[in-house]
Amino acid sequence: MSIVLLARDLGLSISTVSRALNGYHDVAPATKQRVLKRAREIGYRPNPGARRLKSGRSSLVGVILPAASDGVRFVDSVASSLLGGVEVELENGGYGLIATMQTRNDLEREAALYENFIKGSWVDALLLVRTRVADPRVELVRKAHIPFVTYGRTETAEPYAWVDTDNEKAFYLATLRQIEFGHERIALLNGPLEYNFVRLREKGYTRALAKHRIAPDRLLMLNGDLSEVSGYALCRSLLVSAVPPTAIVCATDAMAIGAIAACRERGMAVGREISIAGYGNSSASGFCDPPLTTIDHAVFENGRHIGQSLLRLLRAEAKPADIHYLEPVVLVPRKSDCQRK
Amino acid sequence: MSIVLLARDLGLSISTVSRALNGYHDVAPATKQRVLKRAREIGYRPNPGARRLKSGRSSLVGVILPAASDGVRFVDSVASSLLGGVEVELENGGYGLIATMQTRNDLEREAALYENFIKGSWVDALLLVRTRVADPRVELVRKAHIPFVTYGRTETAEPYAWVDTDNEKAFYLATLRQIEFGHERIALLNGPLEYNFVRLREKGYTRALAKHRIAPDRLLMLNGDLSEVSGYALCRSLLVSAVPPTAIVCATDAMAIGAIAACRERGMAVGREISIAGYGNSSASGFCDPPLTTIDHAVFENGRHIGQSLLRLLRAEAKPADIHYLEPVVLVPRKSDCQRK
DNA sequence: TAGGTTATCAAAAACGTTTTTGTCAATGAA
DNA sequence: TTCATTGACAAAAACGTTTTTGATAACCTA
Repeated sequence: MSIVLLARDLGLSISTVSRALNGYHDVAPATKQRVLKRAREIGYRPNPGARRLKSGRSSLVGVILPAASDGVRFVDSVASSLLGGVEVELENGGYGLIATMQTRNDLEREAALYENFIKGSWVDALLLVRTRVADPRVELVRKAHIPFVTYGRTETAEPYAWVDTDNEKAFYLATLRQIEFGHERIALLNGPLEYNFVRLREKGYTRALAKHRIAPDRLLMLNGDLSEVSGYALCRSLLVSAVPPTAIVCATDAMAIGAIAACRERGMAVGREISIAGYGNSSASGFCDPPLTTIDHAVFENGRHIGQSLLRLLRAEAKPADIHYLEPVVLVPRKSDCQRK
Repeated sequence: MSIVLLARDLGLSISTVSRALNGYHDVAPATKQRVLKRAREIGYRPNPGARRLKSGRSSLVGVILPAASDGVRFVDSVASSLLGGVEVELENGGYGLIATMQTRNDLEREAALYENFIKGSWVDALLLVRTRVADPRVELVRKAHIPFVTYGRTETAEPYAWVDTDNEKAFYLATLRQIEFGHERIALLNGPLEYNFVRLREKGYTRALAKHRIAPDRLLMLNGDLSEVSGYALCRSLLVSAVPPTAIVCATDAMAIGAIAACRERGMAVGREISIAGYGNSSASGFCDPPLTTIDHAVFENGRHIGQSLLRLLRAEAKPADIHYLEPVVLVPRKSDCQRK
């Protein structure tokens, strides 16, 4: 019973206090100042539940952080920086960001989780991360008539608001670089095919090959789980194959670091005898041996774009179909890749 | 107006429906089943705001994820696994976990953020992570009379519920190992001194030295920001000093990887000419060159303990003073450390 | 058979806001 | 002088729950 206390303290009615606090124009400037001052002194915070209940607004944007493949690790460093950018922009616009976790990633429980989150009406808008090629979440959220932005694209008929990094370009560039180094047998260590960014990276890779009339070899396109362990295992299998690749582009720096370890184990000098490139420009990538050639993409900036897009949607300044942003990437050349010997 | 719809649909009163849903005993088993069935069919979800408003309970535990030193990255992989464990346990107990982000880490805004979060009454309990030696948050939350568990300890008069990994033991063991290898000039690359775990690691380090009557050298105890860059820079400065260390124990695997890079740059063979150990058993630690000797601590398990502790607090099964859990650590010997040559 | 239990349900009062509608005086125009 | 207009505030309804208190009938017990 907090606003009534404040109102009583001021000798005003509840409604006047409420309207003063919410910046309506039918309250005298003098009283408005008086209310604001006293509210600050008394440390008054409107109960968000009550506010949401009445007005239907919570001034909160939600995100559900998906479980990692191992079911343990929720947030990789990418999502982490991303949310930083989102938060910064939202804060400017008077919104907050809350996250909840998805423990398991079977489809049924996922749908239930999203239903709950939306129907629970905690948030005014949603951010969808780690989009899949066919992602039921998009339809689910659209049907709920709640504004949303996806980080990453998906295959769907209706237009929707998305922000993405140029995954295809990234792997086009990375592969092209290897081709220019004289490589022809270039392997791709990629992630789970269900994710849209994985498809796009594959597309960039094959497009670069096609440009130089190199026939793509299915045996050189491997899929793992983006981890060091996975990169190590896949690279190992490649090295013992009949005609091993002379270059390997990896979907993450972690995979590349695993791959480097596999090469080292077999006595191959990475950056001299074999060419390896990563993706993500992780903090470790500059300090491994040899320092990793990788792709830098501005994750934090992406987050800011997402935040801005969410605000535009919430203020009805734009339609979902108008919101598309593709963040450019830049190749960071270091020492892990080399001319074909 | 959802429960009234459900009640009307069933031909029952709102109160009976509510009591059926909440498992009260003054509703006939038959009607209870009928209500539950229809509620599921109709997809009824009680409005959490309204529930919270009336009953004062939200069935939610909150955590505020602190900003990293760079102000960008919120969640490191540690917090990430930790929250996984917390979530799993809370879910069993019928609670959810929501997180919000702290963009900047000045004290004033931090206090305001916590005040808001608590007064906003979104959550029934709080989890405090990344505790500092003197942590104003503990007093702040205690005064709010909301149950809380800290991950990591702090210096405070009143008893409080905490879960921690045995940081002191970890660095006692790591340092002892170096001493047993014959090292006497052992450096410690540590984190910011404001954090409690940093002090504890220093304590473990000095205790090991003391046990073997080695005088601690302030010039060998350096503090950085836990990153690769920092590890690299600090190690570099050590190597050019008058009497360089022959062993280095690092507060994180990332720092160790940076340190290894610095050694490599100067042509020193890590694991042969110089001994380096990390902490955390990160996924990269097994794949760098040489594979890193490190400390494994069960972060996910820690999270589970936190979750259980929160539940016991929420159910008033225990007092904060009763909840103390110190997770053991285990040393993972690999190839980055060695006998003093 | 009369009185008190018990089992099952309903009515109604909150919880703390926002918002619609209303009131009343002061102001302005004719 | 009169009547509409405006400016500043108040009253009260509503949001969707939970919970306290009531009510009714069926069931016992003596």
